[in-house]
Amino acid sequence: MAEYNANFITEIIDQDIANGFTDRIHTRFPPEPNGYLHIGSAKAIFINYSTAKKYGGLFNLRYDDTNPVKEDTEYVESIEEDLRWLGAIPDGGIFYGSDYFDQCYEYAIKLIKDGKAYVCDLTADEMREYRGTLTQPGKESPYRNRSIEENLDLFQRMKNGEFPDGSKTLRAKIDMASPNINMRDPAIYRIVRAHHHRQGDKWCIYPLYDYAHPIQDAIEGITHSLCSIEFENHRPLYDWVVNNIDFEKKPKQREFARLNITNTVMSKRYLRELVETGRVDGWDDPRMPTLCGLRRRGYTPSSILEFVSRAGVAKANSLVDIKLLEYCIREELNASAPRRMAVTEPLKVTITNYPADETEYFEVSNNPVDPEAGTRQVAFTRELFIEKSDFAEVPPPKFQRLKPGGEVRLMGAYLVKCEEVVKNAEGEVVELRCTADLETRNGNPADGRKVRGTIHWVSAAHAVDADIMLYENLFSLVDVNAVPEGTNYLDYLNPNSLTALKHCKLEASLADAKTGDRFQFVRMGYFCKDSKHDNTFNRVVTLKDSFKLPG
RNA sequence: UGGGCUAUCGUCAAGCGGUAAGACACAGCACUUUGACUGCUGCAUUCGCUGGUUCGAAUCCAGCUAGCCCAGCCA
Repeated sequence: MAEYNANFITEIIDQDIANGFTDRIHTRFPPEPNGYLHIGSAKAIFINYSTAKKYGGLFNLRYDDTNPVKEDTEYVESIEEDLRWLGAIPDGGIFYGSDYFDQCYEYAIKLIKDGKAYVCDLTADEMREYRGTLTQPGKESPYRNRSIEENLDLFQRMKNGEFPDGSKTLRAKIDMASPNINMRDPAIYRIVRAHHHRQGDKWCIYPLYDYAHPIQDAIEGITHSLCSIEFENHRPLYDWVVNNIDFEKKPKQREFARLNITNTVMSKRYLRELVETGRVDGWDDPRMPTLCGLRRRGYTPSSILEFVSRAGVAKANSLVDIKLLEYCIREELNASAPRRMAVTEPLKVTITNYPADETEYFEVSNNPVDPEAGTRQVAFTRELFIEKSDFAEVPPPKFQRLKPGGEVRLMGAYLVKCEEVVKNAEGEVVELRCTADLETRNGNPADGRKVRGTIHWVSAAHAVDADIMLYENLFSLVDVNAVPEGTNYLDYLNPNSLTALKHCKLEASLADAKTGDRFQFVRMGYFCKDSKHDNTFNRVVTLKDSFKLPG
């Protein structure tokens, strides 16, 4: 896993160890199973997992499944798969918040007996009124001072299903005048008759997050509960629960800023909407910022972790440039991805001085930056395809590739010179007739002349047909800031602009590519064999600047 | 306009009283059988603003300003 840099969290932990707060570190990643993990989740995973590892501690996966109406086993399964794919092994165990419902219930009874919780009959609307506003204190519920016996009785009857949904709540008795609204007697239990993906119909009362989470942490022996910054306002309540239930080992919540990436939709709500409205192919659509989407697209776990690590851990709002993510995957794939030749827009080239019935094989490096990658044999014949854009009848300034009368190197093979341009009735260039300098054979010309351009090519007779998916921008969504307030920015998304499918000609060796194999298609970018469509390669990322060259 | 948090290069981000790390991006040069990669160079006299303390302040103090979060029986 990517190197974990010191940050304000490690500073806190160092102090906690130094002053005896704890002598071990235990963290957790607590997703609600209501959607798929995305690259923002990867940040939370990275921080919790690598903090534990840095201190030789343990890391738990815990499904925070306290809201039955939103959660589903489909998500539970994908979460564990994606977590493991990232390489964050839950060596402390895999748990379910709902497995602690009995304990939550017992602790609630304890709070009632201590006079710290009460059953409230206020409706949701009334409760909102009583809560006050940001600037005005709330007022106490008329049910706030029920006797302990009455509360005990009522709470048990809530559990037994004697009251309709939403008719009562159990509330923590804290301070209706607190400037922190979360402390104004927050509800800690509600009545909901919903089928729970794991508990079935055992319960009709469910604990709320603010109450359940600290209990879950404490039971599991979590020392540091690292979460995103919107929970900072909840910390006093977290501590209230921990202190009033009086756990021996008190977990500590600390917060970090969420990950935002330019031009990338990160909210689960919108991602779900993209899936449910069919605007994308599913949670694993290669345009999605989900881990499974990134995986299918061709991103590696290490590149994602590297990105998250480089983006840093702090508390300030931030918007990380997606170019950093692209850099991370390029950096890795440049070193590891075998090079192959592929032509997306074929232009026929005939080598007029090459026999029609001959085939020769050139030994071509699999990866010039990694000699260990070895070589492969690439077939060469009289009829070839080159990239349409590698020829210019009227070359722009500094154009180094093929032009009428010009000479260029076919990568790994001969130098060829364009002798004749063949056009169809519409005036389009349909074929180039070239001569090869047969002496050059994968080497430099004997006369020492310099040929600047090197282009990729495939033998027409040997080429394999395939589709490649080009994603115009990573995730290709809209600039969130450009969308007027109050409108759904998904409406601004033009599906047709998101991808381009190209039918292309690949060198023969690519016929054996397996799902998930990654290659650099020379001069075009990095591609990954798709997991759902056998004959398709997804473009992971372009080569730097390779699509904005002069010409 | 209650409370909490935040503010250092285009973007992230170090910095913790001794005179602004690094990365990405961008620009230029060199190299190159990928215009890739690689290498080199450039890129904050200044740290949201204004005062103050100090020999010395991004770092301490005071007062402002701006942004984010909180009024779910969601997490």
